[in-house]
Amino acid sequence: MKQKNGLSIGESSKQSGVNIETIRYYEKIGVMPVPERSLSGYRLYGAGHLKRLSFVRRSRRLGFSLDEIRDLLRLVDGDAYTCAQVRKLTLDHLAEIRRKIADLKRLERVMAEMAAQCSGDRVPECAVIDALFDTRPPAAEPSGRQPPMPTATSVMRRR
Amino acid sequence: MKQKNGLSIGESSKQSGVNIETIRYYEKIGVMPVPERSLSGYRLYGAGHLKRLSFVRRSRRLGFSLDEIRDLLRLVDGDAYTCAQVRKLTLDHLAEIRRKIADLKRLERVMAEMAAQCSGDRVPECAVIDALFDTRPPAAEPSGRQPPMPTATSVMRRR
DNA sequence: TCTTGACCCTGTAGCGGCTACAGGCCCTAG
DNA sequence: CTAGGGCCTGTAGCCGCTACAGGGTCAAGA
Repeated sequence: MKQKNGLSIGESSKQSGVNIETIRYYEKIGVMPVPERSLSGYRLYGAGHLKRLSFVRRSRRLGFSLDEIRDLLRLVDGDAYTCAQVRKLTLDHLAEIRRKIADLKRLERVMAEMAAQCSGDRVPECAVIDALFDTRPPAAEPSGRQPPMPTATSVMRRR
Repeated sequence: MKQKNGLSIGESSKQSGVNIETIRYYEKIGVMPVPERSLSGYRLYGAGHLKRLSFVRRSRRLGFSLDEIRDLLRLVDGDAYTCAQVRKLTLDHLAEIRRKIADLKRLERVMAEMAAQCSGDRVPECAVIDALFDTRPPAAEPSGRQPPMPTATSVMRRR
């Protein structure tokens, strides 16, 4: 191969830092455009693809969802985006990050309090277990008003 | 029905705050024990089940994964747990929460900086887009040393 | 007695954002 | 001419649920 025009998917993966399978996945879900193919059916990428891959990767690392990235790309692709539009998406995302930080800080406080109650003894009596097993509604939920307290799941995978 | 012994799954759901389908799911994955059944095949729950459901729910809300909860329950079920063991699991979890907070704060800073660069003008030139499209490696990645920078995905679902 | 309608059952598919195969084709170096 | 790497497609798995579809069961009212 090595036709005049185009990097292989492996090469693009190395240069962009996006996993090969992920690149194909992005193509499947329409985040990346369908690329040209070599005679033997290999995908061929150009400079534009590489930039776009980096864009997606960088945005992902900043916590944008693929849906949000699609929004950004739609603006860019329409070549009619304004800075104000982009700014709005960015600020929305920033607000969400801040909410998550606040949520996690509440969790941190609760966990730290529980751990502090814990004697660390060898006895089978434990403030943490007691707190978790307590059947009364938790003190921090007076009457179901405030935000529904996130289910605090998989907060950011690592690796 | 309403046999002498046992609440229906719906009643247990209401009292514990755990969704019906989720209760069945917990049973399937072994977090909840297989309950008795009425003559017609309905699940019947007792006080022990309710406590356990609350335990799981509360732990989930504190961000424990089902795997971690299984660990906690194993300790409790073995009725040989020590406070020290529970404390360790709790502190591990706390450390993870703190890591996530730190990660999110870094993201917050980057996002805020980007947004601040943004003129908010109507022109199709935008510092955010420029930053994201920049093909050079990001400044904050000198040589691939520090922790692999989380892919910052779905940080805590909200409803 | 019959009919609603609320509840319960099982089993399967879907969400996001990938990752990891299996089973095959292609291409180059030795 | 063969060995190995790379590439291809397609499918299944991860987590922690949620939402069906297609049935059975039960209690209250007409």
